[in-house]
Formats: sequence, structure tokens, C-alpha cells
Amino acid sequence: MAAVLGLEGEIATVAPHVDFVRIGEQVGHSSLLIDGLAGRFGQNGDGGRQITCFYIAGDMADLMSLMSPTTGWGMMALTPMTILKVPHAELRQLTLAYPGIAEAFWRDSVADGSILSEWVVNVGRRDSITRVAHVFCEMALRFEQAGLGDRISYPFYITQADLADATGLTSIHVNRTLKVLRERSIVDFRLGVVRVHDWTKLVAIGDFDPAFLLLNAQAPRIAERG
Amino acid sequence: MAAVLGLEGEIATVAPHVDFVRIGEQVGHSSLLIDGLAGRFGQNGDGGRQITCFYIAGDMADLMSLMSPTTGWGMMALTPMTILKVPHAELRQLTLAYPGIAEAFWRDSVADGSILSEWVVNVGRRDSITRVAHVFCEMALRFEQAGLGDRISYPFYITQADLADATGLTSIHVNRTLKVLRERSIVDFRLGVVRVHDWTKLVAIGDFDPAFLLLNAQAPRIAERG
DNA sequence: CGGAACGTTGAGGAGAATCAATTATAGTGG
DNA sequence: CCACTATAATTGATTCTCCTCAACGTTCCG
Repeated sequence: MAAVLGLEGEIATVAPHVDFVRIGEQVGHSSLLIDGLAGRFGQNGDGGRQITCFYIAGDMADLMSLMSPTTGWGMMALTPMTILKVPHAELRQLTLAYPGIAEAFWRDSVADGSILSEWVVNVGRRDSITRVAHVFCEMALRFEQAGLGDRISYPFYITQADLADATGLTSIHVNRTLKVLRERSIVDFRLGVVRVHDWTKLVAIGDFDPAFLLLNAQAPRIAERG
Repeated sequence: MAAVLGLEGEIATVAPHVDFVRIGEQVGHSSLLIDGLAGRFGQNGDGGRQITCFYIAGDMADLMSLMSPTTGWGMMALTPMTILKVPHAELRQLTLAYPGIAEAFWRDSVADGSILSEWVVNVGRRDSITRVAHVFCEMALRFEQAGLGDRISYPFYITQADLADATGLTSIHVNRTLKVLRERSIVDFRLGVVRVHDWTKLVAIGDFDPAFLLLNAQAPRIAERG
């Protein structure tokens, strides 16, 4: 179920801060993230954005659109991105031919929901420093799991403004929060890299329990990376 | 795919504020909600709760546990509740025998994720009155869709404290917010009933777009109610 | 060298939390 | 049927995060 599904589709590149799925848009394909970082997001009436989930290389970014072609959400590139646009028709054929793949896709949607649920908690019941630390913890384990870094240091090319949209804060407050985390020698963040100085402290201050990542479940990832 | 799947399992009743799935627990069944209101939730380090999704009669409340038996979330009863505990083994057999059912379950997980994503936005990027109004809008349409009420008046037996846990506010602030909504003749809430006086205003103040409910998608609901 | 994107810092204000009582409401048993 | 109790709702006063507004600094790249 891992590496090679032999998915065919159109390779595309997306510039940072471009919405590759607009809210309410009807899409006919899902996007396998080959490189870069993407975010699922929603908006409030004032145009304020809230990123609700990150997707990294290897993730099938809007697999859910297969079940709901008219999306109630949007997908944006956070970094320069390369994606493989896989037509829904092809994915449909796969799921019909191989029930195991259908199940893996379903499992992926459940894992997605688990992350989303944790984000509701993060944004609803945690203060700023905890929110930011929690995001760093989550991404540390996800990048580590994907073989794209480790929990002590991993590539995270995201602006403070986008980090603010992910944590439900303002970029100004995120900036101040990052300063505190840096001064306490817990984690050092700058555009592109997260450097964790004290993982134990980060987990503690981030109120982090990795259970929601469902890392023990089999094969939520669609593709590997060379 | 609707009404009668002929699901077999154990009927159980659950008292309000009882966790019928604890965080991190391993479960061997999913719970079809026959009557009452349930909530998926997470907790922060101080024990503060955040409800991340509501489930109403007819919903398969923890279907996702089939894909992730060791949950990273909890499920609590918000009202006196009647559930049908359907063993995972039985659900597995169903999905193996009928791919259409597997797909419906998958679609249900996607719909779930869509609601969760919207809740991240609600809690992360909206002020108190908008958050509360948004919840009232969502539940209005869901109860209406389920045939358990209509958007003008529906049963919603939830305490202000639980509403606070759903909106990421304190019960005190929820109380004050409800007062404002009442004084503006938009919506009147008391334990058990929501009475909408001005649906248009409620939608406007709640910054509500029903797209995320995926109501146009087919058959997300597992069972109907007499 | 100049502009654009991103980050940093300060001052003041607003929304929501906290602390602390007090008042309904509903269910229970005598 | 009513006192009793527990749960839920309401209100006030105060505090504190985080937001807003505003300006300035830094880095990178054409």
C-alpha cells in the first residue's frame, strides 16, 4: 500500500500563498504532495484565515474531495510546492479494484479527523505559548515519521503570519511567543527551520500527547519520498 | 444504505456527563446513537475540556474507532442517551461484504472531518457571539435534516457549561453571550430548547455557510428515527 | 541600490477569564 | 405537596491575555 501505487496525473507547481483549492470550488482531482507544505483552511466573514491542518510531502492533501467534490474548505500552498494532481476517476477505479486501498483512504480520512479534532482543542483550550509549542511537537513527529527530518531539527518553511493562522493568534503575538520559547532555550524557530533545544520541555509546555497522530495505525501515508 | 442495516449489538443507556469512551481507551465497538446528544472531546493539561463535535440521534458516534481502536479522543454523553453498541467485528464484516457500506462509512468520516475543520475556524477566528450563533445554526440544520426539529425550534438539551466547552469559552461568558442574543431577539436558548426568532440575523451574526455540512452528499446518515 | 516580504518592538485597548456571590430550576424523599 | 438538595443560570467586579495600531528593522533578490 505504500510507495508505488503507480498513480498517474499531472505534475504541477504552486507558489507560496496560492490557493490551489478555493473554498466552495468543485474539484475533479486530489493532490498528492510531492514536495512542500500545504494547509487546509477556512475563513471567517472578515476574510480572516484559519489553517486547520498541515500537509507535508507524501500526504494526499485533499483526498476528502473524492467523497465531497464541492469542498467546504480551501487548500493553500505555504511554501513553493510540487503536487501530483490525481483525477478522482483514477482514484475511484483504484478503490473499486482494491478494497484495501479504499480502506487505507478511509483510514487516512480518520487520521485527518483526529488531527483536526486535536486542533480544535489546541485553539479552543490552550494559551498562546502552548498552542505554538503543540504545533512544533506535532510537526516534529510528522516530519520524523516521514523521514524528512527528526524531532530535534526539521524543515518548516512557514512564515510567522501563517503560523498565526494555524494557531488562531495574530502574527504579532506569535512573534512574541516565539521570542519566549527562544529565550527559555526550548525551541528556536526561523523561516525554514525548527531547532528543538529541549524536547522534553517542549512536550511539557506544548501539552503534547502524540496519540492523536495515530502513528501506530497502519499505512496512513500514500507515498514515500526518495 | 439508510434505515435498516440490521445492525446487532447491545443497547445501553448513558447518563449525562458520563464518558462512554475515555481518551486513550481501546474500544471494540462503535456506538450508534439512538437517542440523546453526545460530544467528541479532547482535554488540555489542566483537565479543561474542548468538545470538538456533536452527535445527534441517528449518528454513528465513534465510527472512526473502527479505523483507530485506540482512540486519541473521548466521547461523552451530554444528555441522557441511548446507544447501540455495534461490535467492530460486525461492522468489518459489513464493509467487506458490501463495498457501498464501506464507502458510506468513509464518506461519514469525511463529513466528520469537514465539521471538525469548521470548528477549528469557529474557535480560532471568531468572537464569542459569532461562535455561539454558529453552533446554533449548525445544530438547527442538522436537527432539521434528521427530522428531529426545524431551524426555528429544535431540542438541544445542553448546559451552558457544555456549550462553553464546545465554543472554547467559559460558561460565564457563554451566559452573557446568550443574554445578548436574547436581548437582540435573535435566538432564545434555555436548557432543552433553541428558539430562533430571526434565522436570517442568526446566520449573519453566526457567519454561517452550511457548505461544510455536506448535506448534498448522499447518505452520510446511518439510521433514521421513527 | 531599492523594493518587497518578513520580522520585531512599543503603547494602549478590548474581549474574555477569573473570582465570588446570589438566584433559578428540577428532581427527590418524607 | 413541600422542604431539601443538586444542578444550572445569572450578575458584578476585577484581572489578564491577546489584539490593534503604528512604526521600525532585517533579509533577500533583482
